[in-house]
Amino acid sequence: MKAGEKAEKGRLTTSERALLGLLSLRPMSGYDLRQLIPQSIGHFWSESYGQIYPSLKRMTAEKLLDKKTERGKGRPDRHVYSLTESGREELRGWLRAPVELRNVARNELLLKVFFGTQVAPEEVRKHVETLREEAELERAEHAGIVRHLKKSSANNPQLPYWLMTVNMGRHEVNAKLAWCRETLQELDRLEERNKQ
Amino acid sequence: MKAGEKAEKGRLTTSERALLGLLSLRPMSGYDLRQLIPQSIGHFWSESYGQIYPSLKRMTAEKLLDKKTERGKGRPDRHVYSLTESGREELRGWLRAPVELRNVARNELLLKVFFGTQVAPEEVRKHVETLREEAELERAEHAGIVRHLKKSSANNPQLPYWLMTVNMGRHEVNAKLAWCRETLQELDRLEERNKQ
DNA sequence: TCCAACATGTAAGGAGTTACATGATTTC
DNA sequence: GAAATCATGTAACTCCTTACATGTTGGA
Repeated sequence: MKAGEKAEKGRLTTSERALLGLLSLRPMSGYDLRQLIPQSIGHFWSESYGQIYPSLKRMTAEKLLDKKTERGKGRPDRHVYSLTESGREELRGWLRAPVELRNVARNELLLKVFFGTQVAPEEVRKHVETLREEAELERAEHAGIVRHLKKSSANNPQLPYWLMTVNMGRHEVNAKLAWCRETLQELDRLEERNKQ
Repeated sequence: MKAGEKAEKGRLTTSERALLGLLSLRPMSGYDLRQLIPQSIGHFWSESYGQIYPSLKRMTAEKLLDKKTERGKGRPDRHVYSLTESGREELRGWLRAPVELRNVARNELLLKVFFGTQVAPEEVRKHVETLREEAELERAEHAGIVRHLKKSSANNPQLPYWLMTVNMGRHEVNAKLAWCRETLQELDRLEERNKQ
């Protein structure tokens, strides 16, 4: 590899690109970003302050962001960041590039199911039932999110894309619920067989 | 918190517990574990050598594992680890405890969809089509895994649990495919609207 | 003759979370 | 009077992956 190539390639982490994306919605402070995440990309992405503040600093140094300071009375100053032209290009370039993060999703529940014979079927059942309850709550949440989005962003051109991400959540939750149903039935059979 | 409590609480990482689980199948070396993972828990869990070897060392020091050395001719010695009684108890305790790892699964594709208005719908379509192709390959894989498991482990009491984990994979893949279909249709509409 | 497989291990680095530090204002 | 909110930032730590280091045997 030639000199400089490596520095160019992964100049930003995916966390930083996610922040670029959020700042394309409107200029925001680190605090704003943190608050916004649960209401926007929170179902498939998370960021902590320990990640956000250093990222904003780095991207400002790289001229991807502009920083403006708003004086706060009593409160600390607000540092409001907005995309520069170069930041917007960086964002578009990433959006066009193939999806890269293909690391295996670690699923502790499936791990416990896989080693299920080490404990009684009833113990595995508990985990599956917990998942079912959580999935049912999530399903109810989705309905609320869709209703809220359709009202609050009726004329927003971003609405169709936002609904697509919620829709993935819906399909995933339905898949989980279907799996729970089947798995609980299979556990019934295993428990029956154990008694005899 | 009193002295010692912290040390007790999280004595093992989930990675280490996963290795305990695999060693409950049969005694193995670090190399064996690494080879086995893609054929067993690979669809929902991954481990690298850099994680495996230090983990085996730590758990041996904590008397959860026994280590036996097999002399290799030419090759390095094989260090074969097996569960101690205390290791098996540790494993069972973890299997009975509630599932803990509930960190948000980070999904770069959904991030790109969420910020979709920043690029042309055609750019988003590319990502969705890639996902569809990958999901279709995965679906074909599942059929093969089920056939193989049912043959090779016909009388293995662990078979039902192993099939449950594959089944989750099937449901998830079907959810992805359904989402891709719907999303591609919606993108059709957005592209049409753009042309007019 | 070269490459893959066998086999163990360490070091460095990336990515991210949690806890800490600070302090005024508003709300119950 | 306590707690939550606003607001920024750093340090320490965890967890994990990749690259490096080493060396033999067997097959194409």
